Amino acid sequence: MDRRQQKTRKAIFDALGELLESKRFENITVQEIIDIANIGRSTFYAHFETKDDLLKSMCTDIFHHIFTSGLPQESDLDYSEGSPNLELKLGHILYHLRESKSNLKGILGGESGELFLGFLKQYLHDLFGRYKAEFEPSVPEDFLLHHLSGSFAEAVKWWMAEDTKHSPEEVASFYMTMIGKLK
Amino acid sequence: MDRRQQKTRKAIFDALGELLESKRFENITVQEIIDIANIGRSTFYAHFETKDDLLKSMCTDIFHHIFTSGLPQESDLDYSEGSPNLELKLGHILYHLRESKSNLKGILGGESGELFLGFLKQYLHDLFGRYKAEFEPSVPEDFLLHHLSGSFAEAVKWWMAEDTKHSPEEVASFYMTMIGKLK
DNA sequence: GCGATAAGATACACTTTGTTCTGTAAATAA
DNA sequence: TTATTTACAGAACAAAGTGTATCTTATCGC
Repeated sequence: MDRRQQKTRKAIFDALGELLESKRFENITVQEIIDIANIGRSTFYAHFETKDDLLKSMCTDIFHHIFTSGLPQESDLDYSEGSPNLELKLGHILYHLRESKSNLKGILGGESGELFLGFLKQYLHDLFGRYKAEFEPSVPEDFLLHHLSGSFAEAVKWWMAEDTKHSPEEVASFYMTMIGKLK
Repeated sequence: MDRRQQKTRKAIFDALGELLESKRFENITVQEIIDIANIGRSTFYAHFETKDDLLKSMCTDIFHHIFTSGLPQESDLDYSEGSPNLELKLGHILYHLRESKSNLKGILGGESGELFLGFLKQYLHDLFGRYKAEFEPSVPEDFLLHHLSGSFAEAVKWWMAEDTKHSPEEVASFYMTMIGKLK
């Protein structure tokens, strides 16, 4: 990819990230983004079709990064009853989410938070699917997975709203307690 | 209240409800609302300061209705350990959500669902606050309430997505099972 | 019927979005 | 290096949308 493109794309992401620290996505204008990124209007639209497209691209980047780097490998884990692997894995995810805090807090706070949380839930749905044997089988499997992924996403939202005052380990532990997997 | 005002207010609510079934709130314009409601532009702004103000008023009306009509009275309930009151109450809420005549079912299932679920969570937060003594005290109270209200909202979403195939009682029971209050 | 007030209609200023155009600078390939 | 392609900046532009102001008409409550 052309170095100029890389530079511009990064400048736009950085500008949006900076703006998201102080205001919600809905209230940010393209003009503000290109002023801070120090690029021309036409350049912005050469990179992203719309402002929403930018948000989606940014979310995808962040999310992909979180779920592909630094997590314990699947092959190293076992899914046996009572294993602490799920809690460890959730803790790792929380660590990565916190690293992206400056971007995520602004995104999650507003109406656009659902977009990102939707991505997160999708991945969590798969993740929990591999641990489902550990859980209560007396409810429909789909209900179970929705409950687990939805409530973890809710925990993330709570955590970001309190400005990540608790540690990732604590939050993972709170969550495990709530879903009946108290250590 | 003046009959003209009542008529106009209802026309606006109905128009928004109709539009929300097929598109999300952000993409609905004031022009579309007043066209369907068949009122003038200045009339709209005589009733609501902004488009957001309309949404807020409408949500408040709908959920206030659900949470105040037909539910067992607070005074008749006790909040003692193991009482079935919470499950009963949640079941009643599910009944109202399913049979709401105000297009709520269509809205919750549609693209604007998240928006309304946000309002639902606010009410649930208060509701669960009155039952918090029954729950695990080893996590922060705010985390607990977020988990309970968020995951119930998630259950509602799942239920609407499956087109309310299960009964309200079944869903309430699934939920109670997941939060460790199995009967 | 009468005064108050809600509604209708229209024009308006303002903001934001996304497009289009032209000239310039930078990367790349020969 | 030279030629070619590509990205960028800046500005002007149309279109859409928001909320305001004003004036006239219709309807309500008494």
